[in-house]
Amino acid sequence: MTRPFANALELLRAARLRPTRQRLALARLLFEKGDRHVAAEELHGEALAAQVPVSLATVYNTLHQFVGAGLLREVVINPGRSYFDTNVSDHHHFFYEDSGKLRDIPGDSIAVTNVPPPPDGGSIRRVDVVVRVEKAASKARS
Amino acid sequence: MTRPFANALELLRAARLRPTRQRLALARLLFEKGDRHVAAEELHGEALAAQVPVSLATVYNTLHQFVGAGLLREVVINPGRSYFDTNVSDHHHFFYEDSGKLRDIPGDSIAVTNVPPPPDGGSIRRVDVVVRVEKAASKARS
DNA sequence: AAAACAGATTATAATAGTTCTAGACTATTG
DNA sequence: CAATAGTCTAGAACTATTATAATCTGTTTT
Repeated sequence: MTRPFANALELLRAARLRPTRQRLALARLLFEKGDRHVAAEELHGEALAAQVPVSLATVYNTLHQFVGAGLLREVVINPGRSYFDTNVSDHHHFFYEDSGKLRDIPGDSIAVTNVPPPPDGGSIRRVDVVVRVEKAASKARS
Repeated sequence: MTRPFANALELLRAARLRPTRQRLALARLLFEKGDRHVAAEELHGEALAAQVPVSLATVYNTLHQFVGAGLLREVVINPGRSYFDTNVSDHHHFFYEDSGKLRDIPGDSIAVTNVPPPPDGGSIRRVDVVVRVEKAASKARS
C-alpha cells in the first residue's frame, strides 16, 4: 500500500499482460480501494474522472482480461449488467434489491452442504450463493 | 393433466389475468411440459411453431406478469439473458457452462447454513444457489 | 537508439436482449 | 350489442456489450 504503482505493475506482470498506461490506471482504480464490485461503465467513469484517457471498449477488454487472469471475478445478478468483483477468494454475496448494491459474505461464514453430483456429468467449478435482501424493517430478534 | 386447457384457465383466473388467446397458449406451453427453464425468445419461437400468433413484446409482458403472480421465477445467470423457471418451489440450480443449460436441484437436497443477517438491514427474501458445472471428466472418487 | 513487430487502444458501428409507444383489437360488463 | 378497460402488436428505442479496422505504443531486434 506504500508503493501502489509497483503493485499494479507486478499484478500485470504476473498476469502476463503488457503494463500499458490504461491497464495500469485501471488496475490501480480497481485494486487500491479494497474489495469492490464495479460495473464497466462505472469504472470507465472513474477513469475519466481521474484524468485517465481510456475508451469504454478498453475498459471491457481489460476487465475480461483480468477475469481471465484470475484477478477479477464476474458476478451476474441483474439481467443486462455485469459486476466485476475484486475479491476472488471463496465467498458469496448479499444483493440489496432496492439499491442494486452487492456486499461480500465471507466464504467461511456460510456453509453449503450436501450438493449432489451434477447429474449430466462434468465437475463443479464453483458454487455461488446470492442472498437477496429486500428493504423492510429488519425485524431482528423476533 | 387430462384437461390442460382448463388448467391454464384456472391458473390465469387465480392470477387475476384475463384469459386471452395469447396468455392461454403461453401458459400451456410453459406449464404442460413439467419443469422448464425458458428464455423469452425461445418461448416465442415455440409459440410461433405451435401456430400461435404472438408478438415478442407480448411474450415479455406475459412472462413478467407470470413472475409477478408467482407462477414463474426469473433466474439470472448469464449476462444478457434471463431464464424463466416454471418451478417456483424452493430449489436451486446446476448451471452447465458449456451448454448454458440449467437443471433443478431440489431445495431439500442442499443445505445453506449460517447465513449471517444482512449488515445493512432489510430482510432475506430468498437464497439462490448456483452450482457451476464445467465440462470435464467428472473424476469422482479421486 | 532506430526500425520492425506484436499487441493494445480507439472511435465507431454492430449486435443482442429487452422495454417502450401509440394505435388497433378483444374480452368483459351492463 | 355498445361501452370500456384491458391487451396485443409492429416497430422504434434503449442498454449493455462486442466487433471492426485504423492508429498508436511497448517491446524486441538490429
